Amino acid sequence: MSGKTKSLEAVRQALPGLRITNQRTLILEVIRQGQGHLDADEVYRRARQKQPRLSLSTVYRTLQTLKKLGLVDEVHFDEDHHHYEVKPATEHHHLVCLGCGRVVEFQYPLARLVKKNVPEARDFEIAGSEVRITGYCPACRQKKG
Amino acid sequence: MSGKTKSLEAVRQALPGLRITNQRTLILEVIRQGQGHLDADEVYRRARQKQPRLSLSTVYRTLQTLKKLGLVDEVHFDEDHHHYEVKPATEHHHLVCLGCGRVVEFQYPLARLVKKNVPEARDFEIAGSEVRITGYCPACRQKKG
DNA sequence: CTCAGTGCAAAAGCTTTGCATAATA
DNA sequence: TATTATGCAAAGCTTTTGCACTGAG
Repeated sequence: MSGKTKSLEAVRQALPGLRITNQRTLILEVIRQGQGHLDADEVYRRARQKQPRLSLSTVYRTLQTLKKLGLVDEVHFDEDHHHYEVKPATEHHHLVCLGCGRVVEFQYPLARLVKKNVPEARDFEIAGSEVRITGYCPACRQKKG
Repeated sequence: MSGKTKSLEAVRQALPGLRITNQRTLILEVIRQGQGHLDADEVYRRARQKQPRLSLSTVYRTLQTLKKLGLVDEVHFDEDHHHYEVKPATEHHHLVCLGCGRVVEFQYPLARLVKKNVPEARDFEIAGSEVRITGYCPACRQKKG
């Protein structure tokens, strides 16, 4: 076995009624390979190379399903698009340059810190976290003068 | 003078060419009163009560302008809508419950910490930051069992 | 007087939905 | 076989754009 459907199978055991289809398996696979920087349309395009009859609606519906299941995270790099990534084991966040749009990833154990230092979060069961810091990268700072 | 256009005026001094119009003043005012939880359409509806001829395009264009100027922040509570708030003096972030949707604000000096501890961010000029932590609040943890 | 900003209407995304068909369990 | 999931096409939103007009500087 390939292991690529492992997560889906695990989920199916917990949620009877959910079916493992070729489309779902493929979409999850594509997102995984996409390293977390694909939007819905990009997922669609890549997946269609393997399953030309796949429809965009299925991509959207699957994305919602996977989100609800907690298998996939939705991240916001820019203001207008959603991007998807398989839920990563280590927290990683994003630094977005307002000048050139470049996105730099960085790691930071935010959840732990917040849990420890923020009273409001103490009794929360943290499932995921996303940090988006905007600003100007060194190159764009120069251009701005 | 009312002070409500103070920020815009300050900006105009720095950026010749930018004009202070009634629409911009009003929109900024509405966002300020909205406490940071208004989406574009809501801004439009409220602003129109004072300026019925205001158009939605102007709201969108102004939102973009204000964002670029750094006067307004865009936040993402849920997956599908943008919300706007006047850039707060103190950083505040959001804890979102996946069970009931409740949003709790909390403060945390993230920018400073990241700047200090994350190499990738050292040479970035940080303009804004947003943290969205998802999980389950105490009440919903119980329901989940 | 000039040029940035506006309103209107139309276009362009992106995402969701209804319904008949196909496929999983 | 009983549902769940899919494909297709159409509808629904949100956001952007072109153009002639208005208004701030």
